[in-house]
Amino acid sequence: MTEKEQRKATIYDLSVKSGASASTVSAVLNGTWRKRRISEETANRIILLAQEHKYTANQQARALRSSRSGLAGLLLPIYDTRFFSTMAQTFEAQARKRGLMPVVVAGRRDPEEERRTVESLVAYSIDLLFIAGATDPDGVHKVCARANLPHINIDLPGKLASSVISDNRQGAKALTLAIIRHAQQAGPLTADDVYMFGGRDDHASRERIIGFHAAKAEIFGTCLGDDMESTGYSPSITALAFERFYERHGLLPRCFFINSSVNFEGLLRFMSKHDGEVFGDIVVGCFDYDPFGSFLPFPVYMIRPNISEMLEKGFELLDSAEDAPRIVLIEPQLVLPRTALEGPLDELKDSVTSV
Amino acid sequence: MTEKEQRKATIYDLSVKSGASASTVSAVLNGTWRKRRISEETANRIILLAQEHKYTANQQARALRSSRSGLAGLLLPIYDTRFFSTMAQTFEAQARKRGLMPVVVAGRRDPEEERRTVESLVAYSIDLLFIAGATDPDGVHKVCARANLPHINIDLPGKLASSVISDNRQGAKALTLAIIRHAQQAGPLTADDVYMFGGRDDHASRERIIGFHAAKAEIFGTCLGDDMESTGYSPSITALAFERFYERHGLLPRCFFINSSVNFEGLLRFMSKHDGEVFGDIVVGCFDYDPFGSFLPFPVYMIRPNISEMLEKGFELLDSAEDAPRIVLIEPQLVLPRTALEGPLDELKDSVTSV
DNA sequence: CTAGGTTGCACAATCGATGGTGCACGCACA
DNA sequence: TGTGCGTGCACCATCGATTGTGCAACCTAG
Repeated sequence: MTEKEQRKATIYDLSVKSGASASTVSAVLNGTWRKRRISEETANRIILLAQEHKYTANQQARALRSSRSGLAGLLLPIYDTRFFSTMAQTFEAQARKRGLMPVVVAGRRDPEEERRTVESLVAYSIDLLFIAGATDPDGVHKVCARANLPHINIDLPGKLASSVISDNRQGAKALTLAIIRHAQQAGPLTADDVYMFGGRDDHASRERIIGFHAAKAEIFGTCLGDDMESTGYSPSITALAFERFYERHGLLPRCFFINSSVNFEGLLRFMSKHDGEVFGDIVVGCFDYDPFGSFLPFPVYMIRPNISEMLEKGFELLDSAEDAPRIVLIEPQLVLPRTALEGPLDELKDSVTSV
Repeated sequence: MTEKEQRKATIYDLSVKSGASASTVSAVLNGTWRKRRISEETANRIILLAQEHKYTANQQARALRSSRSGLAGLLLPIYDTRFFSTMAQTFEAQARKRGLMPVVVAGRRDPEEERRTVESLVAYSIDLLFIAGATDPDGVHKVCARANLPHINIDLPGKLASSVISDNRQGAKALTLAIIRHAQQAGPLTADDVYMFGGRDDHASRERIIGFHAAKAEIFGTCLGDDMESTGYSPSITALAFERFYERHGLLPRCFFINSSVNFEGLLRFMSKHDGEVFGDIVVGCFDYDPFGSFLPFPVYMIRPNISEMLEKGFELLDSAEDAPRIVLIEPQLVLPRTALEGPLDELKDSVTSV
């Protein structure tokens, strides 16, 4: 009420000022007061008082007592990729919509660090965890299981908990078909002209490779050749892979599939080292979406995973609290070259102060 | 010890198993045991026991008692911009290095939402807060002050708390000079050929405008013309601004300055609506860095704020706990076209499982 | 042999919210 | 007048860790 109250108000402060007991105040302010047969009059009085004093419950105390913290965790490998930062943004919005406080953390693609990170989330008694692209989902699962923490895999599946992932196989096939057809417009194409860079031994990469080969088979017939460079999720290693290819062949493949935007950055690094050189009519497909990537000086087809639907589904699965691990596939979107899609940014009401 | 302990171990469990009191266990495990004159032998015994049981302290309880939660907050306007996602990534690393748990939240450029968001962080008793690009830094400041929460502004200054920001004026001037010089290589240029898009009435935009005009003045002499479109931080409004300019002039400016990557996306949207049309030899400067943006089919000069140094300095300021608000300027970096800089990603040890 | 100091730890209050339980009061009914 | 029930609330233990304080037991010096 007065401008200067030094400490944050507690239910005890409100108890004194209202004449009611602390438990009554607590019940009123957490909504259980009808169940506890508090009169509407008392409730209103306390609610008003709470507003005057800008009371907000101490979440630590609440969590300690009720062992529900109101925290919702999202474990990411990294942040600074369009895919993961959009996921963080979307997760934040959806968690808040559910009255949860989002806590986003990064495991940096290191199984040990992932586990430690989740351990520390557990120490904060988070209520649920989304595991997005963990290197070792099942290792993380064990930590969650020990702590009795509801959790779900997003984007990369685990065997021990339910997962919501993109349909990597279909997406990769559609992407590969798209770049092949585009490249064919510039002249005949052989299977050797169609290459893949990036990926490693995880579920997403394996599925994409299957889709990639399925598309090639559909166009060229079965062909098992040397048509891939597995580079992990490292820009610099990907750049080296392009470098090697370039040294061997004197040019880049006419048409290639890049496994993620992180690997795509490797192509940029390669190109900046060869500035001035022209790379002919390459056609690129990238299993990821980035608006700037879509406008590069060569045709770039991209795949945008449906992040918002994946998260939505994830929350649903957690709510339904099924026991048997399920895998839900979400269809990603093929994005044509030079396309600037709308994103979470567009939902902001941004005021323009001068025009 | 045994595989199946259903609940997480507490100091009381360890107290029973070790024969020591709970307070002794607590002191041993939080490092204050020397001060409490616990014998090294007892300490070791308890530490061993804790490891066996994978004990980790309940942070809620610790926070409740000591009113230090170990949480470090970062308030962002949004996530999915290279600038802010890199900031999140860097903040996370630096907070962890200091033994804090990073909590990143987004205020969505809405003063009201910013305040509510910080209120809820306060409810979790966070120990410190970085405010990055708040729309209303001083409004947020008041919330922090009421809660006695140490905080600091990053990237956009406030009047009431210390701030660490980029040198927007110098950066904008360098950027403007760079694009003008580049454009001059293609033929003579007048002041009217040099335009600015984006920004609104905040400190960063104002400083950048000053730098922009300073550079123009240096090249063309003083000239106060109609050379700006203020569009806020909205891609769609920026796209409209380009559209309007294009309708009036039949082309884009030879040379223009875009206030941020969010506005840059507006240019992409404009371009995707005019696909096939060629926009001549435009030269673009963007006050933000995005690796894909750097490789677009026209020269793009970019400015990369030194995020890691800003955060580092921010932590230092918080540690030094000065009272008078200070403003620290950090020099940003001019990035030439077609440059793929390394980022936090490169610090990850990514294993390649197959080559 | 005792006063005084040190060592090594236990005890108990406390942080703020929650929720089970108990109890006084009022009213209706027999 | 006594019994029974519904209403409206207060009391108190509890969550797990922290921390000020107290106190045996032992040692040392005089």
